[in-house]
Amino acid sequence: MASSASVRVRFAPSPTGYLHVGGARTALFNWLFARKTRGQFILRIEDTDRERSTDEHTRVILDGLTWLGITWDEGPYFQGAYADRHRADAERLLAEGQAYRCFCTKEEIDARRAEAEAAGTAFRYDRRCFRLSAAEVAARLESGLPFTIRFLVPDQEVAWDDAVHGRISFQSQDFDDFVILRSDGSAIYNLAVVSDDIDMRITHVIRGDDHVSNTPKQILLYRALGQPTPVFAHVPMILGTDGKKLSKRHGATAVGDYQDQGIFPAAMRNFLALLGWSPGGDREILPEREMIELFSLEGIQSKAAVFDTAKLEWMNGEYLSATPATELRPAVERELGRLGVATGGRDLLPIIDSVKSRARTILQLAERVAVRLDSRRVRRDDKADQLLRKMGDRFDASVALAHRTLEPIDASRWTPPVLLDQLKAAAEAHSLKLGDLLQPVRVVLTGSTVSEPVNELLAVVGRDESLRRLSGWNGARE
RNA sequence: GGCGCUAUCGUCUAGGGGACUAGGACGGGGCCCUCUCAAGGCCCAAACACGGGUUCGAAUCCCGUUAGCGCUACCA
Repeated sequence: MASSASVRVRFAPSPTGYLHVGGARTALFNWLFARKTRGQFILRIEDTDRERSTDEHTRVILDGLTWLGITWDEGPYFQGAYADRHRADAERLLAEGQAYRCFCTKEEIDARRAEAEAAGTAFRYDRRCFRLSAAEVAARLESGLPFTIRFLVPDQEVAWDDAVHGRISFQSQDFDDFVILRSDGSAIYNLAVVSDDIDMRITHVIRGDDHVSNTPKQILLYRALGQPTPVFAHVPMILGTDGKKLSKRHGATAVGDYQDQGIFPAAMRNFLALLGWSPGGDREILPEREMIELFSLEGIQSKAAVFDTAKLEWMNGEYLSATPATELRPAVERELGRLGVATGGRDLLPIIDSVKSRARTILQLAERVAVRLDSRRVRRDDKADQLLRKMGDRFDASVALAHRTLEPIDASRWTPPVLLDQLKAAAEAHSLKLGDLLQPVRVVLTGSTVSEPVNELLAVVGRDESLRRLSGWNGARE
């Protein structure tokens, strides 16, 4: 690929909220495409909506991208810094007769729009200000009337070959002469975007499907400005489980929410990549390198995708299982600190290894480590309560028997094989099924009916603490 | 309302005229292992929206219908 054709893409969020998973995925596709083509990925913050934009939002978005491992080659640029260029472009269009001043006020337009709606017809600006004579315009300017600049939409077909949808075409008469410059001299989105994308020499515009209706307007602006159009790729929306656009009422929609839930950035990235994109085969778990290698705009799905949390969690579990305990330890330590659980100098590695395969998130993992370290974290769940009710006195008898059996085993022999042997012998001697002896031990030690094998669990919790928990069992049934 | 986009298991998807008895993954169900399963192994159910074309042949191409979604601002 010639260097003159070098790919330049951008992610251009407006800092009016947190980093939405849809935005994150758009950013990811841009980033993947840039890496794949050895192009540049540019970050541009579209902060022209002064009312809603905040520095805090900008920071959250940057942090979110960084967390996901999405790095940018240029920027962040702030759109607000280019207001002069935007205005100059609008004025140039005005000077060339490709745009005109409109003295209609917002209120007048709103009223006419409401009227049209009431009549059940489509509202389109009627160009009344375009028909103003030069003298009339001069007179209004003279009297200091505020005005917007409207783009004079030429009557023509506007079509492009979308990289994900194929050919999309519009008739320009279906939309009206849209405003490009507000009466306060600031640019409207469509102009600002085109002006910036031209200035930043963007070659591929990869963005959400909700922008396809903007695209013909922007193409017209490129043409009016005498510039070639970039390649457009419109990626499908992300929906909630009810098929509606994903929003807060669907639960977690911010990247930060998943970070807080203990989801791995790599898992999130993998999951997001596969939401609306497929490498073409049966691959599910894709390391970064392969993801980049396999990525293509053609592989992007043209239909909206439902965000399935269950699959995200499964995928996170896959990443968790594949991560060595040593790498998990810092995060677990951090979480234990947050829970106020002291490690007491214990080596966390064996504990982590022991609970790792059954956990799906770092939070779950840390919680289970905490239970094994600190008896205060033991909380009986519903299934444990059920078992308790079902077994009645036999439960207490088993706990007592387990304690009697284990108590004589000294610390040096407190190992999984020995523990299992002793417990088996005890169960046999009392004609108990092994499970009837072990399940109560599991419940007393963890509060749960699910854990690693009980002999391993005893080893992980340790001799003294295990015996303490067993002897401390008082048969409490709430 | 107008314009646009979209339509394969519940969900994410493979497929791009014959390789389709439509494949994989999540979730669901079952069996095995076993002291437990939210671990592991094996298995099962589950989809081409509908109607017309084109073609020897359509999940795949075309048209229409229906449905869903998006846009329709001096928001981005």
